[in-house]
Amino acid sequence: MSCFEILKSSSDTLARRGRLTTRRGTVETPVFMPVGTRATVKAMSPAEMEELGAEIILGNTYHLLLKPGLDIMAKAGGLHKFSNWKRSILTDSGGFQVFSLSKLRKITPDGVKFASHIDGSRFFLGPVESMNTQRVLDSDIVMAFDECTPYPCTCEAAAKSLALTHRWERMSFEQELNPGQLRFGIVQGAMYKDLRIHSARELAAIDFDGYSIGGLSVGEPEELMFDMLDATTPEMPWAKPRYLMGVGTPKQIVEAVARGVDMFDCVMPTRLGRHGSAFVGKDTIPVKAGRYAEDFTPIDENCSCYACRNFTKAYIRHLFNVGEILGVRLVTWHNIHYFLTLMRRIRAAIENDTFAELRREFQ
RNA sequence: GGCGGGAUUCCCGAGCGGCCAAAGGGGGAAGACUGUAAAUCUUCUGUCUCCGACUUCGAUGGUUCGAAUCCAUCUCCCGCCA
Repeated sequence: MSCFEILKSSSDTLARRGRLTTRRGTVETPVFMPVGTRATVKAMSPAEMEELGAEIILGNTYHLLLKPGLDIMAKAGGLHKFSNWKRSILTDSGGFQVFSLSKLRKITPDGVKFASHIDGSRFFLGPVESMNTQRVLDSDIVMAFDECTPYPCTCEAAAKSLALTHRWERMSFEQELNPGQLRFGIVQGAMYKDLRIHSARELAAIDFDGYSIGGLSVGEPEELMFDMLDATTPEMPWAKPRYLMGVGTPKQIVEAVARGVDMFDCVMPTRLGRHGSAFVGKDTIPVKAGRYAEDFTPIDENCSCYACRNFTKAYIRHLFNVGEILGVRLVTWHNIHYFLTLMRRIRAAIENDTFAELRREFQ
């Protein structure tokens, strides 16, 4: 039984309106998945995330493995019970941490030896460990363990890394999971179209439930990222969900949807929210800036989120100015609302076949 | 009325003869952030014709090659005593 259904395709782009079904319910796509690395979407409660309409959030294998650790996660009965999140969860494999914490690693054919960024203690994470951890976390979508190449990256290094990633993905596929857990493979290949195409085809031959595109938005020019997507998505199975990992800005999301991507995640709304920047239109505004000290209008007049319905920029700016936690919460709230609303608009536009129009708005 | 202490660049506050346009905070400005080591980080914050010059450290005058730093007077503050 397929977990993914395409409800409608755009007539003039590769955009698809779909529905992903996990053990915990359905996820309307294209979807944005807020990031909850350490078993919480920073600054937000599960009830608030539900109210915002989030159908699926992320968790992170690496971080949860370090704290609270596998024993506690097992005793807790998995990530859902532990954090009281009842809808779907996708867990990242820890592969990205191999990349982002690269100073502390040693790569072997079976995984990566890390020094914990918290206390320096050593541990090992590879496809076997990552799959086992995600089985214990009992997430609904499990990501294969991969290596994310940096930018720039030589062709030789990228090809070598890709071979290792493919080995790890095959190993990831072979590990046992809990019944109903979905498993996604990850296309890599740095900024080389031929490697990307090769990777997409290689993985398509493995019966993953979905496929993601990793290793993008790592510092490359935006156009290069779009070029990579142009080359990659046509090689990915049409009938299965496609997930662009770690992306991105509203424009990048719209452009990726146009190229046939169904799922996204990014720390942008939550991190920028904590840092005092709010999404408005196709830009962000620095709500915490002094220029708003006497601006008694909402972040966005046209926004229906809790923050915009009830508070002014002057007030939120004041909260940031004095370090009150509510400021962080309100802008995070607004930003998540912004991203989820953007996705609702994208879905509606594909349904009405007016996606091209919406796309123009973000050019 | 007497005796002490003090006045520093937007604010607080270091400095106590040259290395001072003057530490450090705050405030302000600009920017970064993309599968989260991030409620974080970076830069700037006297003026200008800006690799150099000019004007600043309560006011005025003085000592000195040279003063925010020493002396005198004055003006305001803050303690204590009558």
